Amino acid sequence: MNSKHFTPAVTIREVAEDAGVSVMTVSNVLRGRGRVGEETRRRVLEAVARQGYRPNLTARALVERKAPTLALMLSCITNPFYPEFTLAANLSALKYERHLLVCNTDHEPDRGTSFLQQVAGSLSDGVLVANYGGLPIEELRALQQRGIPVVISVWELPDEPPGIPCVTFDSKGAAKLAVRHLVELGHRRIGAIIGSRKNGIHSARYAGYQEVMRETKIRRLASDERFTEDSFDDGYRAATDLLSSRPDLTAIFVSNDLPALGVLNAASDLGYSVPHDLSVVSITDIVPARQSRPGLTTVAIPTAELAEKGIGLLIDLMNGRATETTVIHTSAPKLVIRGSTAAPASISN
Amino acid sequence: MNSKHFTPAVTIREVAEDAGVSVMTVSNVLRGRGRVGEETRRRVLEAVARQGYRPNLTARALVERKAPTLALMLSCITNPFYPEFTLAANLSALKYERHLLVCNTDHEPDRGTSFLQQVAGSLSDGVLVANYGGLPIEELRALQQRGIPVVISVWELPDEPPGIPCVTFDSKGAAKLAVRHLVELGHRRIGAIIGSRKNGIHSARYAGYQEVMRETKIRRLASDERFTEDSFDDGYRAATDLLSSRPDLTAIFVSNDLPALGVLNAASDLGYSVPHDLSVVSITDIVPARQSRPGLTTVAIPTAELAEKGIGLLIDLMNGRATETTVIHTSAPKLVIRGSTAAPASISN
DNA sequence: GTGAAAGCGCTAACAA
DNA sequence: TTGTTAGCGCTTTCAC
Repeated sequence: MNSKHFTPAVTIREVAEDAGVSVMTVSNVLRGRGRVGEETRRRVLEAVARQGYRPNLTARALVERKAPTLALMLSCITNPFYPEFTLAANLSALKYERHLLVCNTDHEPDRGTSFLQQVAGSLSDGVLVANYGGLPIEELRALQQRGIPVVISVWELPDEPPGIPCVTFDSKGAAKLAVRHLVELGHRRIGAIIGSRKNGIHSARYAGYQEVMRETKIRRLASDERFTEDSFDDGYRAATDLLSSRPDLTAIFVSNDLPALGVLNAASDLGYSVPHDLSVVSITDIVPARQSRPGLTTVAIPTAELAEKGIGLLIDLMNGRATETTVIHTSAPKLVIRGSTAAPASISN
Repeated sequence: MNSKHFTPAVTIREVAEDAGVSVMTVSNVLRGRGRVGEETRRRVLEAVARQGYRPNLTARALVERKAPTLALMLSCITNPFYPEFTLAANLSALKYERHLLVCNTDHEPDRGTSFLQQVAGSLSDGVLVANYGGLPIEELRALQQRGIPVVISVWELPDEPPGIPCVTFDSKGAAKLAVRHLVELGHRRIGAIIGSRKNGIHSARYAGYQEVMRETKIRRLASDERFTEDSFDDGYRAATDLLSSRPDLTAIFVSNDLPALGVLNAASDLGYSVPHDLSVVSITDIVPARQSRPGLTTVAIPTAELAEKGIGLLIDLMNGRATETTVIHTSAPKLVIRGSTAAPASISN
């Protein structure tokens, strides 16, 4: 049995005594502040090395009246969009010498609430929220009212900011790019699977789909549309249902890659050959989109940029260089053509 | 422009004044410690609500001489194994009322070093490390020497502990299960793609493969084996190379799901039909394994259990209920049969 | 049942 | 160039 349950950490005071200087001098040496003699500096550094001293970031944060971390709140890290987003946010925070506390609300609103109550303004100076359906916007606004910096990233509506600083992208434009691609290939029987309710988080993507259909005078039937959850399995189910009732569709626009990958599987299980019998296009360009066979044609959104600018905006907000109405735009979405789209069989044959 | 750049947070002192009691009484009410009169308690709670007071976790941690978080260190969250692991660790930490600081070393050893130096024993009471190739074991041991609780999870060698408390699983047994499955289906020309160097992190998985081949007296050729990185793309490349030089293989054992998914794509691109022309089996059972077409036959390891027990061990270590030599074992790996394996064509035809 | 004093480890402000 | 004082927001100890 290990006898030493508690090894007290070396403090700045012990280093100061060892080096024969005051604690302030040690602090100054370590932070490169103030003026310190060359000889003194050397002695301090030696003592630090000898004792293996590491500054206590908790104490430092307390006295500097700031929190030691930034917080990132998202729905669930197992959705493959978030690892990409989180990695970029993590590396970006590191550039500002910040560590990241991650909260998975994991479809439990209470977890998010409790996280925000405990962490925001206490363990974390600010909160970056990766937008998801069911975002507790009123809670975020209340936090902001209390003076805590809050940023929403992956905001879908560039023209309708949430009253909270946000980083946004042209989600409607992304959808239009996707649907236009289908139309240009010659598709006229185009279904849609939307990963939210009609007025939910993908409403602008849905609007983009509607707009292109209208512009190109393609008949749009309510029976060719499905609204469902934003998951692989729900995409699978929605496609199974849609294709059973509308087997003559030649293409499906899906509002997000994750359900689109489910759609690809459903099509395959129903005996469709993609893209010959059915084209599938969606939005995001997560990693699995290029690993599926066929590869998923999709409209890439600037995931890393959304994360990086989110962290940047949070920092700006903390320094008074941004306000509650700041809206940061990101690069335009880009169509990435892979194997899941082609001209409809009646044309290509 | 927003004028209030800095809204000082409500402190316990202000709540105390508002309620007309001492700060200690507020603290006691909030933490349910000590004895407090019913009437006083009510007044305190009212003041807390009125002021919107939230305890500062940084200050609390400082005075309690513990850090406010636990740390999780892993190679890269974009590897689909880690989101599953991280989510389980996160939820588990929450049960101990701890938040989680995540470090992506992202193939930069310096990032891990710097994280450990800054965070361990300061922002975080302890560090849970999700094992990966190139783990800085000496650094971890040095941390441990300084009295900082460190746990390695996903340890591959139950019989060779690392000198650091660990949570382990039967990786060799998992490999044997996988390869035996191929043998039982009738395969005799079995290749192997290992996601590490021969003596690297997957060495026990490789040993399991060797052992079954020896037991079943199947000829094992060095030219049927490839050692590569543990990634999708490297799996793809290794399989392309292997199948080009050994087109008569009927099955491939891959040491991990991520490269195995690459192998599936390579086989498809080379014109193999899986499982008719080629069977593929691997280890882990990450989510994408069941989403690929065909589904990947694999040996599931207890990912969530590895994470949960890792957090539990870290907590035990902090309370002196575990030691440097503690080894925690997890449930036995289980074969999950999906569409990527079948009897070889010469038999099934 | 309640409160006053002390101090966690550190840094800002100022003094020497 | 270096040291001293004060105190960040909280909890522990111990007196009342």
